[in-house]
Amino acid sequence: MRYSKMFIPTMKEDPKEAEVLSHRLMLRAGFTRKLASGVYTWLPLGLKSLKKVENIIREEMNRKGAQEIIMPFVQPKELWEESGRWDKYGKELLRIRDRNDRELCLGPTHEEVVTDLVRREVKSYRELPLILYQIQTKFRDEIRPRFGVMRSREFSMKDAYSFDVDEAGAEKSYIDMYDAYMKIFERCGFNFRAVEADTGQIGGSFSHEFMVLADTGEDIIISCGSCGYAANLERAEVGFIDRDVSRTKGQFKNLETPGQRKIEEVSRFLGVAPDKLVKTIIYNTDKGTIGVLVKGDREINEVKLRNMLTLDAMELADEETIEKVTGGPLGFSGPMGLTIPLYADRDVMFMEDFVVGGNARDVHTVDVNIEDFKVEGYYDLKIAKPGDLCARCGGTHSSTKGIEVGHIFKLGLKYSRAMNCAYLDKEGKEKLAVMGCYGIGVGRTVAAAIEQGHDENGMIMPFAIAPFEVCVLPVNSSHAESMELAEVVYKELLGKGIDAIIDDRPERPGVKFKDCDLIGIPIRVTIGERNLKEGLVEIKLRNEKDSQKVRKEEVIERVLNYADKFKRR
RNA sequence: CGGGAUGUAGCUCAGUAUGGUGGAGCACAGCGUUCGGGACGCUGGGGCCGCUGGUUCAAGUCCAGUCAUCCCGACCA
Repeated sequence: MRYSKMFIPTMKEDPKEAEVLSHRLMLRAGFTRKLASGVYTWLPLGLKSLKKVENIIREEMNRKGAQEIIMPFVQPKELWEESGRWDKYGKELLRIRDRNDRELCLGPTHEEVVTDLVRREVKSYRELPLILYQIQTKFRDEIRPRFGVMRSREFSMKDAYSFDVDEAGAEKSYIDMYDAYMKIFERCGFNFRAVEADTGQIGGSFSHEFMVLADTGEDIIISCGSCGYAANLERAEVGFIDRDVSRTKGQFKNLETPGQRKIEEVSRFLGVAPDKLVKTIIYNTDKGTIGVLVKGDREINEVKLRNMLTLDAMELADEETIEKVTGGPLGFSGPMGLTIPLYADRDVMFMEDFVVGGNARDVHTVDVNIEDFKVEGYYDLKIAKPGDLCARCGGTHSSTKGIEVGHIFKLGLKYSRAMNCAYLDKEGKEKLAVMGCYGIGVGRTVAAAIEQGHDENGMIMPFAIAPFEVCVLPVNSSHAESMELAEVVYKELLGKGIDAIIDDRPERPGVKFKDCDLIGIPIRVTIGERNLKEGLVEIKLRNEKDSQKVRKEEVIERVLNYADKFKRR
């Protein structure tokens, strides 16, 4: 490609709409432009990177026998009613009506459509396993789009769906996809981790997220340095050490705590550390009102709670419910004397002489022990923190931030049951297909690469997904000899299968250097009058500080060597 | 949805306290000089001051509303 002919609108200054680094750089380097909040155009340069990611994905998916299709972006309400998600999905699902007043939605994901396809077309165990995938636009009406294409409303996603005859087959498909994802993100040049995750909106039984490690990530990863356990915050299990605690029953007493509701207030008022308090949180759930106990300095992990009790819906109780259930106002709830089921975090089991709400206005109860009230049981219900014990090996948890670029799920029978996706087995018996689904945010992957690779001059793109692999840069376009050599080098590189661009613009050198750095092209070949007099040209790697001079006859060979090295990484 | 901020040239921003002929830098076009890290000079084009309404002789500036964008948060007793 010739720079002079390509549409690359770069910016010298930071656009004020962008706060996050990858977003700023993508705008400055002419990768994307915003049309509306969370809705972006991909310009030629950004699209080249996007396509490179897509192609890596395609190759690895195809290698595992997955087959590419494209499903509709607009989907009928009826399918979503069948799966039960028309009501459940919430406001992220953008619903529309056509001229006949038929209700439709813009696809945020495609379980319904693919399940419908397979149940119609696949009749026999002979046709399974089957993995179908697509790379296609999704729309999710995000509560708050942000960080450019990192969290946008309209975005490109690779979504794959596996159909197997049984659980064992589904397990194999899952492992295949796990392997494919590892390869994909390795090839993209990422520093990443596969972590255990909650299954969330999609539903299902088990899941991994693929996290690119970056400080700007929105997700928190809890990992154990000893055994390698890694999970996202929602999922992360916390271990404990069983020990005897000497406790006395019935020694508790009530104290006046006028107006002290919050943990910090009560803690300060009574002169007791927050970890000597127990919070009692009341929830309304689809299985009735419940109470949850957690140590004062910790937070409840609602995802764990929901999973443990297999709740469909839960929310914090309103003040009215709290008064009815506990007899006291908000801020003074405690476990004693309550008739609703109580579930406690394990920490509570090992506490002694602690403080709880008194279930009456301006009253807290001190010197309470677990013998003084009744709970359904003790479970792992709190949000993990660095320093917590690893549930697997007893090591210590630490935390890092990550960008979720991929997510894989075992769906089990969730959709095949709801939508009757069945096949006939060897005995001619009808059975439900066991499903899995596997997503990669393609645009987000490009953004993540930039978050992970950049400096004050711009992007440092990984070789595999940089918009160009090599930039041939004649310093002075009006110097005929430089231009001639540049053309020769450029064409030879193209002939060797290198994705090269020649900066043939009649711009001053500074402009060309700055643009080349901004865009993050991994290898730059600089051809200038001064070096040329001695038969030399310059090769500079974007991720290294210094450049080197090589004889002009050797340029191609040297560039190919570097390209090889990058590819093998 | 709650809180905060911002809307003035393609971009970054000044001008708004105290109403009175809309500015700068960059970008763009022409000419000239330059040519190894975002050059310089001269000339020029470019504006519904987000939008609607109000106050006023007069509004970018004051008032009300509205829209858009960005940031933070979304119930943790």
